[in-house]
Amino acid sequence: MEEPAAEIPLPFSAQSPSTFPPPRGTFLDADGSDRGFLELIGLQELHQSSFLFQQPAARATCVASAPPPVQAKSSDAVNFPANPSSMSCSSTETGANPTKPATAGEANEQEAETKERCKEEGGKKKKKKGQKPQKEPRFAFETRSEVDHLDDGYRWRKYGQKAVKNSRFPRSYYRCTSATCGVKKRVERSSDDPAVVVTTYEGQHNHPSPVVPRGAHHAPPPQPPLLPAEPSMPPPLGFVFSPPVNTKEFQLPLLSSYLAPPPLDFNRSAAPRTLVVTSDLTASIEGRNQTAESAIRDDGLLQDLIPSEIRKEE
DNA sequence: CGGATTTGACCTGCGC
DNA sequence: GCGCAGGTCAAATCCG
Repeated sequence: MEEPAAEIPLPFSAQSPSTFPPPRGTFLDADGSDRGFLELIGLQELHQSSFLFQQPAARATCVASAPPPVQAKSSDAVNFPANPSSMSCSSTETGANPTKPATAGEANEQEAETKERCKEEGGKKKKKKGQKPQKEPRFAFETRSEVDHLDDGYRWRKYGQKAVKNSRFPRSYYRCTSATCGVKKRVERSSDDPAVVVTTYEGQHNHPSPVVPRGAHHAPPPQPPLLPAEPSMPPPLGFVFSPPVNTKEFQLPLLSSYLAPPPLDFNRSAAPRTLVVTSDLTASIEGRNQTAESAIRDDGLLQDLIPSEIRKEE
């Protein structure tokens, strides 16, 4: 029932062209709403994390997909972890069809949601008896990287590895090391393009990134942080999507709420960078913005930002 | 020594 | 009902 994940270009480009290719696109979550890629993964913190943006030229695309964590493909720039060159993301959430955005109608969405839920709850194998069948938001990112496990600012513990049927590469299973955080992620290489690492996040972090202090600003990470050489490219702290042609398409539900850690002050305190996505889906970083974003930030996450903007439009 | 990773076994759901 | 595949567990091992 789920529709194929819609392919959407990622908006967050975060950088100057030199390092990051012109970003275009947005992240859609299952609802078909757009979200900042980072937000999706709760990377808001990542922005601050050093690993992010370490390497320039990254392409990322995000696609919201239905239950099957299908990675979206795209080509945009985003920096991710260690040596990501490109990435795309897809999200699977409780009801929302990427292909059927808000336009579909709430009724549809609700139905879809319900269906998906049923599917996920029922279809999803409950790990072991007694496990809560709750479905967790999932986001898949395609990242062009040499390393399988991209550092996203959180600490992960590998708990399994499995050979995948359609892939010559094994899939690795990671779990957030935080005792209270049940976020998991699967990492596998694309059989089509071995250079592409597909990372699927499941769940939302309920804690700040251990690796990078929210206030990364004052505490420089051990690793070479964001591209210093690229002054023009501001670390992706927050993205602001300017209302595109289709505001509906730009709806950003609370993706961040999924993975994004609880609203930490650091977010707000952190200098926000704005990523503006133009109607043509081109994203550009405006630099630290304090306007709407800040307002949004009050809410806690970028997601809020975007949505608000969009909402306005709507 | 503690934490992370590896790896085979086990469990569960789905499709046929 | 059976087999397959995905996902998880947990003991063994590795590494800092």
